[in-house]
Amino acid sequence: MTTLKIKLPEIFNYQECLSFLHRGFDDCLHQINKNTIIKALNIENNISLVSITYNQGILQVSLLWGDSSPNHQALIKSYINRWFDLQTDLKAFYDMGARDPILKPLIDKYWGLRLIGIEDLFEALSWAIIGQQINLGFAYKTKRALVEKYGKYVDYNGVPYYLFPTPEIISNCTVDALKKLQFSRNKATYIIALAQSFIQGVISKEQLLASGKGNSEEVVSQLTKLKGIGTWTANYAMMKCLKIPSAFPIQDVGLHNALKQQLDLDQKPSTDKILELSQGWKNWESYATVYLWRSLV
DNA sequence: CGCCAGGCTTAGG
DNA sequence: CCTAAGCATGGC
Repeated sequence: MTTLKIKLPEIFNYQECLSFLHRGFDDCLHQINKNTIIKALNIENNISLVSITYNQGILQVSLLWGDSSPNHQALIKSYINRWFDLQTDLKAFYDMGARDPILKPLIDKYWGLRLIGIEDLFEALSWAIIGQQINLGFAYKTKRALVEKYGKYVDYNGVPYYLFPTPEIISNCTVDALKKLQFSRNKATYIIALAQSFIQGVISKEQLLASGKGNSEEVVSQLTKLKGIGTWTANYAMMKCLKIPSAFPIQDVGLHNALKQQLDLDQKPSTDKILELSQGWKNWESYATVYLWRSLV
């Protein structure tokens, strides 16, 4: 079996990353056994199944199934690098956070946690739409229903490892079919139209990354043109998929609750209050959000 | 039954 | 540009 080794940055804690992937929710797009992550990947329409584990300062990635050509091995490596956001130098974030009363205790407590991404933009946006205004447990349940009905999977030792459905498949769904999976009428409509936008080339990760160079407002404005994508959803995707460091889902209920808890407030903070508190987080808003979410357990 | 949940759209200023 | 109201769908 092919095994790849991925060198890790100095600031990295595998258990912290695992804790995010494993935080009490039933995510259907990866599986964790003890300290090993198993996940199916779709990289440029080439499907593979990998297991990931940590050993003495490196990530060991075993290719359980799929193309083992050198070229594809390189693509898997680069995928994992992006998924765990290994290229970001967290030292600058920690230096800033050391002077921030909210972030300092979180950084001490969750040292080495990285932003675990959602590399596929259609998946990131669909997942954000699914999660709008509902509790996370139900959101994961709804995602599982969608994935198990429309996603491809790799069968390995009798266990299916699913991939998120492609725009091609979802674009052909009916609203009523998705309603049977407990989507609201609006969310079903949004996701089907979103899939069609991907197919028609109205939206793509590459194009947004290009247009967004140094201009995250341009990305927000392009994303929010699509029905069902507001500023929260746009910023969520910018954070989890496009890895724009200043992305900040400021309306997020989880963020509000985390701040309320950290600051021991009686009520959730207002937008103005959050803007004030986050003054020093420039270009690290997305990481500040990751660490605040982590504090919710 | 009521309130909350990783919001969005539309109508009306 | 800003605010309020209406909207779905469950979990607890």
